[in-house]
Amino acid sequence: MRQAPATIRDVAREAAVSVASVSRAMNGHSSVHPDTRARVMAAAQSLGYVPHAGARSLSLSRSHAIGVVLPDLHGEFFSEIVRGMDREVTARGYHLLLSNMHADAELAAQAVRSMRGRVDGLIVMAPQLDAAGLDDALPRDVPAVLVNSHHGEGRAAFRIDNAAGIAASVAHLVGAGRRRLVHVAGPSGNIDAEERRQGFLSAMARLVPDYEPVVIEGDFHEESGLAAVATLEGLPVAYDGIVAANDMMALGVLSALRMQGVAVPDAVAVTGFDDIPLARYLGLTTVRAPLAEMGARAVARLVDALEGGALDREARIIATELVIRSTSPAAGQA
Amino acid sequence: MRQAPATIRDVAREAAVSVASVSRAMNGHSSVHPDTRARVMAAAQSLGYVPHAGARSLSLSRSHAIGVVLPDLHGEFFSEIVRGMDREVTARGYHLLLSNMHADAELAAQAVRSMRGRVDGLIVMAPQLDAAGLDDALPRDVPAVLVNSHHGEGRAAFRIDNAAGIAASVAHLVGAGRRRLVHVAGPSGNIDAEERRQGFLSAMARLVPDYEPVVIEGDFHEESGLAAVATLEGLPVAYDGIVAANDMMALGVLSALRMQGVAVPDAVAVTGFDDIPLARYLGLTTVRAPLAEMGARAVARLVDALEGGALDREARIIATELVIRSTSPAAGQA
DNA sequence: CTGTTAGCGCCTTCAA
DNA sequence: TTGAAGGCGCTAACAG
Repeated sequence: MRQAPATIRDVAREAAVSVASVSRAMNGHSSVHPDTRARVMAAAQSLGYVPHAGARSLSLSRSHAIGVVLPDLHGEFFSEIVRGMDREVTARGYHLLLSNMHADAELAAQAVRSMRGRVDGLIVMAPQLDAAGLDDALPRDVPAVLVNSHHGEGRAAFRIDNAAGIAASVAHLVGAGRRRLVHVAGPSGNIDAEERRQGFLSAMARLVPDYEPVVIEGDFHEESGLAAVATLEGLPVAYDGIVAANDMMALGVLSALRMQGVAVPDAVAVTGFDDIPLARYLGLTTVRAPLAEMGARAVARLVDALEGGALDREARIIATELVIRSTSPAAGQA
Repeated sequence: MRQAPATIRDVAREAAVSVASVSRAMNGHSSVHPDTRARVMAAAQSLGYVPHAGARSLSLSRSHAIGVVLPDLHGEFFSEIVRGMDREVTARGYHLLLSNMHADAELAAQAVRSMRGRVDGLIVMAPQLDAAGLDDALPRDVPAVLVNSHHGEGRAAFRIDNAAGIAASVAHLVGAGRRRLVHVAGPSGNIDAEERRQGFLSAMARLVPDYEPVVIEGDFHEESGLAAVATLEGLPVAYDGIVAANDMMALGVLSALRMQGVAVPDAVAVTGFDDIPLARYLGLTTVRAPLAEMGARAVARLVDALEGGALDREARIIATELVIRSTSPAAGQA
């Protein structure tokens, strides 16, 4: 049988003082007589007293926890962001409360609601929810920062500069003489996928205006990279470069190309996005985003707002970096 | 200015009933008149009322949250386990509260304490803490299940069958005619590392009794795999197989071997442990453990105990699977 | 079926 | 400096 944990009252009795004094002593208030404090600490020690965080939050209206809503921990992408958040949150003395949220807007809203009264603030990653759905899923009374999500105006947010990242890839390939580029896109509805697609299209329009670029649909998974190459086979298009919307699909593309005996990068260059660990190993040219840092910054901004004052409602753009490796020509890079 | 969220009292007033009725209605108790329930629901709806989970837990002495204490989200290993936990916890209607814990025993205890009153149970992953330190870091009044940790008797636990996994690797290599095997070990103090080291030693003692196997110290990171090969160069030992304590080090070993022009697996076979995504891509022979499943099972066991009754205090062993790929001879496998 | 009343464990005025 | 008392928001007896 587990014995009931000591409460502040037990400590008060043991130290022969009031609960108020125990509270003050435990929380390091100044107006406590040294002797009293000592007695309290001794009593707490001997009883193995640990303050009840739940009761404390209720009383203070502060939980020192921040909720994280995300689609799925699968893959490097989100776990890397969460890692950064975790680091920062630990440094700040807060906790992270995780909550999965599937694509459905109603389920998302429910996930958010289930956190009311548990957290002081929210970090939401909902790449597949539209701005409207997001907006009425978010509670009005809890500060929230959006990460990699569709967001209307007036919301604190962080986002990767997808367009610039893809544009850098395109510029790199075009600079190396490639012009007939095709894009393997991510799932429609996903904000990153859409920005990357748009980024590709406008970069092409700018850099290779006389060419009509091809876009093949994918879903961010490796198989769709393989499938994309198969699809291309059936099309009457020649191409000398493939810009995939993420690394996993780029890997699929590479496998397919290798199986067909296509030389990379001589015949066809390939680029990805994310710079997952595999990319480095396989020498994939890709776009890197400082994911962990973005997570840390999101937490920092939220906690600052929680402790300081207001949360400025604006979107912060996270710059990316083109990492040129062996799946693209080592030409005179930008 | 954010307006204060509605409380149960606001709903009661709006619906012209008592708070008790609101509580009963919201929680689906049977003894509530349909009309009353309808009025309550309508009022809650119009006020946008969402129950305050914190207050609820205090009153029920149940938070429906489980705390997860782990070293670091870095790498596939833990994030994969957490992914499994997250899946299960969502299905069960619980939440996951994350907490980092560094190697230091005192900090670990502190991390655990900070969760008191926030969670109903604990899942602790502390591969680098010894049984004693672990034992007095864990609170007496909260059920806990240990995952991949040193554990004394009488503790609910899950652990990967490290010894059997390594033994399978050794048997595989020996079966292919390799006898002069060296082990690149993980950091001492780490439970997985130690079990793998011991597993290697005893498998060798059993299968190649007339040979004195070499063990090189490593730290689970890739660089130490590279360093291990360098160390071997300086030693007067011939070897035809390297059994690394994890995949990252095995990758380091592979790089070093490649740089030296050593043929793999013809001259030297290499095996790892964990089966991270990279392993598949690089064709590394390795030992796979169902990490996500282990995480899910840990949650399931804990929640069952929380809802049902007692937590049986015993260690569950998770079986591993040898995955033979191209860094080891495709001999007549076991 | 419904309202009243105590808490859950802690913090914080308000007096002394 | 200290103690008494009220309240954070909700649930669970206990009466009606």
